[in-house]
Amino acid sequence: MVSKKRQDYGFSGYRIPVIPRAPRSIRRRSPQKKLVEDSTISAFELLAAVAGKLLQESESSTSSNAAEGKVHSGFYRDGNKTMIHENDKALKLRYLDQGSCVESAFVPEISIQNRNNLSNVKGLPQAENDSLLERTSALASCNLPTKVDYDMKLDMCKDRSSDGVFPCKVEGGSDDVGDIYDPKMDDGPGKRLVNKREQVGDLTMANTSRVKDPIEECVNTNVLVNSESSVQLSLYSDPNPGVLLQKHRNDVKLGIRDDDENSFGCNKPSTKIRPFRLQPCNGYRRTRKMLTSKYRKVAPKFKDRHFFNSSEGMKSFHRYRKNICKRERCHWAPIKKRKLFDHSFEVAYDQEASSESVSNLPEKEMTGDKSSSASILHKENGVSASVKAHKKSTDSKVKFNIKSFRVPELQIEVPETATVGSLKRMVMEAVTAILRSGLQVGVVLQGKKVRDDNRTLRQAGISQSSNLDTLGFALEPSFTHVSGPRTPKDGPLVLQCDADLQSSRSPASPNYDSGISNASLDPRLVMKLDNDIGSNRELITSPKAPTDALKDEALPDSKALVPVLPTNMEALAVVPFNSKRKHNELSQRRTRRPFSVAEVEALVEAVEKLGTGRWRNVKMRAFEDADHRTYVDLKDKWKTLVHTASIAAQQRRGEPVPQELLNRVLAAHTYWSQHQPKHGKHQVEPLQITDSPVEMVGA
DNA sequence: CTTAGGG
DNA sequence: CCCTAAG
Repeated sequence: MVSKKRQDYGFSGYRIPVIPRAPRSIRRRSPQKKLVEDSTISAFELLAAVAGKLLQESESSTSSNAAEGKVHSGFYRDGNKTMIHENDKALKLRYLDQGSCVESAFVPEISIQNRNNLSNVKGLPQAENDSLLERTSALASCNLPTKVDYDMKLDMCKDRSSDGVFPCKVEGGSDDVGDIYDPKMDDGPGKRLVNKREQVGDLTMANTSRVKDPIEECVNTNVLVNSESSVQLSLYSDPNPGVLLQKHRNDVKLGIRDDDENSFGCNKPSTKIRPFRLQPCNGYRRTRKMLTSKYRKVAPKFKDRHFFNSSEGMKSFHRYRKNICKRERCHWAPIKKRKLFDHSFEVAYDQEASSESVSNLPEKEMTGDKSSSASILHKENGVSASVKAHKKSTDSKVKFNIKSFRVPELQIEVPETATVGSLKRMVMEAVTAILRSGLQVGVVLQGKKVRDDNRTLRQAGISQSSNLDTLGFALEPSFTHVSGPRTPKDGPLVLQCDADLQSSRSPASPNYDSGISNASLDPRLVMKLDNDIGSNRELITSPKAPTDALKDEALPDSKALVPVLPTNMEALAVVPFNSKRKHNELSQRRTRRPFSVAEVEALVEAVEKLGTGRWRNVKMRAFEDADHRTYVDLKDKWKTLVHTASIAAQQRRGEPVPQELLNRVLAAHTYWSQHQPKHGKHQVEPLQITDSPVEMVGA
C-alpha cells in the first residue's frame, strides 16, 4: 500500500485519486513502496490553478480577469523589504508584513451578492458560498507574532442594478505600502506601528494606524493588542453562527505544536514548517479539500479550550497534537470520528477584543461616491475591510467585493540548498495551515459584533439609513472563537507560540520537551498561567519572542521553516485540545512494560494453540489477568517476537529471549501462516507443542 | 470491539 | 506502543 502520506505529495494533478485502503485480506505485508519523488509542482501553482479554475467556474463573466492574472504568482518580492540573513547556513527570509518581501498572495476578488441583506450571506446558494469559501481560503495567511496583517478588503456595494461581479482590482504586492514596520518597535510585544495601507483604486483605504505603547500594551494588559493579525480569510458563512460561536468560544482548543516525532513532516528533512505542522500531504489535501468541497463542513466543535500552562499541559498537548496530526494527516474522516481534535492548528479568536479595538478604530472615509455611499475602513484584528456601501434603495442588492487577501508575515528558514520548489511548498504549507482551520465572517457594527445571524440587517441596525459607516467585516477562523464566557474584558486570547518553540526543537535542543522551557529562553515570551489547564489559561507571548527565541537561541541549527506567529496575540490563540484534564494523563503514552520471558512464553504457548489471528482469545487465555496487556499488545509483541527471532542474536535488544522460545515463535509463525488460522470456522489443528519446534517449521 | 498493519 | 482502517 502506498503510504498516503506520500500520495499527498503528488501534486502532479489537480486532484489525487483516492486510493482506498485495500481490504486487509490483501493488505499483506509488503515492502512499503515509497514514493520518493516529491512533487515539484509548487503548492502555489496548485493553488493558482485551483483558484483560476474556481474563478472560471463561478465567475459568471466579467471581472475574473484581473484576479486571475495574479493568482498564480506565488509571491511578490519587494526588494527593499526583504531581509535576508545568513544564519547557520540557513537562508532566512523574513517576510514582514507589508514590509516584507512577500507581500502577499492574491486572491481573486470575491464577490458576493446578496439579495436582501447581509444576513443573507449565510443563505447564499451553496455553490456561491463554496466558491467564495474556496476562493477565500485559497489565500490563507499566517499570523505572525510580529506583525501580521491581513488585509481583507471588502467592497460592499449595494447596487441594485448590478448583478454582475464587480470588477475588482487585485492588490498587488507593490501596492502595499501601508504599513510601516519599525524594527525598533519590534522588540516589545506591543510595539508596532501599523499603518494601514492605502486604498487601491477607488477603494477606500483603511487607515488604522496605531502606535501602541509597548509597555502599556504588554505590561499592563498582558494583552497584546494588535489590530492586525489573526487569521482571517474566510467568508465561510455559518448557518448558525450564534451557536457555533458560542460553542467555539467555549471549547476552542488550539494547538500549534510540534512534536519530535515528525514522521510526516516535510519531504525535506531539513525544511519544515514546524509551527503549523503542515504535512505536505495534509496541506495539499486540505487545500484540495477546501477548494473542492462541495459543502462546507461544519467546523468541528471543540469541547474545551485550554491553554498551555505547564509543561505537563504542554506534554499532553503534544500528545494530542500528534494524534491530531495523524488523524488529520491523511484524510478527512467523518466528523464523527474526528472528535474534537482535528486541527493540529487551531486558532482562537477573540471576538470581543477585536470588537473593542474596532470600536476605537472605525474610520470613515468618504469615497466620494455620488450616491451617498459610505465607505469605511474597518480594521479588526488585523483584518481590514474596506466596505463600500452604496445606499440607493432599500431593496437593493448588496455586493461584496473582496479585493484581496494578504498573507501575513511568514518567516522561513530553509537551507540554501533547498530548492525553490521546496520553498514554495513550505509557503504553501504555511498558508494551508491557516486555511485548514476554516474561516468565517464576522460582522461588526459600531464596534460590536453582530452575532445574531438571524436578524435582518434592518433589525441589526444595518440599514441604509443607519451606520453603514460603522459596519465592518472580519474574517475569523471559523473554529475559533473564543471562549464562551469571555467578555471583552477577559482579555484577548493569546496566540500560543509554541509552535515556534517547538520548531526550535532539534536534536540539539534538550529542552524541547516543554514549550515552556523554550519559552524561558526569551524573557519576552511571557506566559500567563493562572489556573490549571482546564481553565482558561492563556499563554501570552510577545509577538516577537518566539521568533527570536527560535532563531537566535533555541535553534542554532534549525533549518526549519518557521512561520512567524501572529503578532496580534489577541486574535489568535493556540490551545491544547485536551478537553479533560484527565485526558491529559490518559493520553500519555503508556509506560513501556517489556515482556518478561514468562510472558513471552505464555504468549508463545497461546499462539501455538490459537494461531495468530485471535488475539483476543490469546489475551483471554494467557493474559486474562494482565490488564496492562491488551490483545493489541500481544499481537504487537508477537510481531516483534517474530522479528526478533528472525534476526541475529547480536541484533536483539532488551531482555534476551531464550532461543528456544524464539524457535517456537518461528515455528508457530510459520505454521499459522500456512494454516490460515484466522477465521476458519474449523480452526486448524493447534500447533502441537512439541519439544522440537524445528519440526514444526517444516510442517 | 477486533484485526491487521503501518508508524 | 500508538494509530487506524476495515471488518
